[in-house]
Amino acid sequence: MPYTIKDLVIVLREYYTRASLDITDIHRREIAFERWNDFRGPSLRPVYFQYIDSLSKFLIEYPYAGVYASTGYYLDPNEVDMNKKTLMKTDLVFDLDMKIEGTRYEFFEKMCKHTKTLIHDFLIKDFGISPDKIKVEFSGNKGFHVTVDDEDMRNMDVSDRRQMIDYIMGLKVDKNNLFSGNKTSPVSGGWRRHADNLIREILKHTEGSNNGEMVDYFLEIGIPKNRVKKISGLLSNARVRNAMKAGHLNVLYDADSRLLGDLKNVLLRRHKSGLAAVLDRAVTVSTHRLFRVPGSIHRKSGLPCINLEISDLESPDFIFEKIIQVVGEDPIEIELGHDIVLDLYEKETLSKGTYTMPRWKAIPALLIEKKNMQT
DNA sequence: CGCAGCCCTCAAAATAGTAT
DNA sequence: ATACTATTTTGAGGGCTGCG
Repeated sequence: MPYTIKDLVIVLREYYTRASLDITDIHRREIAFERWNDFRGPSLRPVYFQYIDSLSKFLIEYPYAGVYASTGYYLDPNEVDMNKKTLMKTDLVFDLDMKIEGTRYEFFEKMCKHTKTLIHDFLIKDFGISPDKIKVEFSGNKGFHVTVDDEDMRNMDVSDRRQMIDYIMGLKVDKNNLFSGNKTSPVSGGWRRHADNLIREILKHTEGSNNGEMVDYFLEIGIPKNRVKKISGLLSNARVRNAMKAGHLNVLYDADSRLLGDLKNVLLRRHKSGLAAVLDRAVTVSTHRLFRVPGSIHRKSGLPCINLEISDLESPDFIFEKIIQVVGEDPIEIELGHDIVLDLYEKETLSKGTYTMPRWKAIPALLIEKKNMQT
């Protein structure tokens, strides 16, 4: 007998029987469940589990639509009254989210890029966080989560967290202090380093360009129209280029004091449509968020929320491998009552009918059919 | 030269949006 | 409803250019 959407409970029970859920210090966390008729987040909360095994058993018995754990640690995680609940500390977390356009594979490529930027360019280089303290998760659908596993960071207060995420998102960056060379400040870390990278990129990109090509290039990256001629002229001058290579930007500043401001805007505009566009600021700032539990299934995609290694971000293939490893590829038979589009490596239309497919595809297929029927 | 128009910047204020 | 943010609007101000 093939499984249909009516058998999802059975399929999920099978899944959770084998799954291993991952929550550190579960006895300090608030656990929350999303019911199948919930549409605005989990409604069954707060729930307390002393051990991860008790949560697994509970899920096998009641395979809810979603399972979440608080990023905060509480003295009494199951206390309803927030005053008595007593927040002890909160994981420092980052939530990257983005609408899926194109295939899931392409989505993974983009999100991997952004997550790597966050980890390598900001957490490691700017904040000196050790890579082995950085935990990465794929949330199961649109999001990637990054958690810093460091006790000092867990004790950061809300305003510390705000400062940190604002820094990463490039808010309130002071343009007068961004570029080295216009004053006496040496190149150092932080946004100066990001700014310096832009200078080097521009030099590389305009190497050997004629004036017309430079004008086009500077227009494209967003230098104001009435100054592209000026900066193109400057960059055509070998002496200027050499000075810039050596880190002396006075040559630009002296020619027009606004040029460095223009470059700052280029840098920040680009960042805002890149990493900053996918970072959810509020999640990092808040000390009481819920994160989907790694090992649990996301109801919308049918994919599991999974732990990743930083190196898994090098290719979507690694993420798919992990998904397959977690869910399993033993064949199961399903019967679809409606046509669906399965978007895994690529979009694939399945018309209604019976299929035998690996478990890691079968679960998404059933959940997508269920989702389609609800909308 | 003086003047108008254009393009841009900056900051303040108004408005819109979002999460408890 | 409230607190907090983000976005949009507005207006002052300054440099540049073209024109009479």
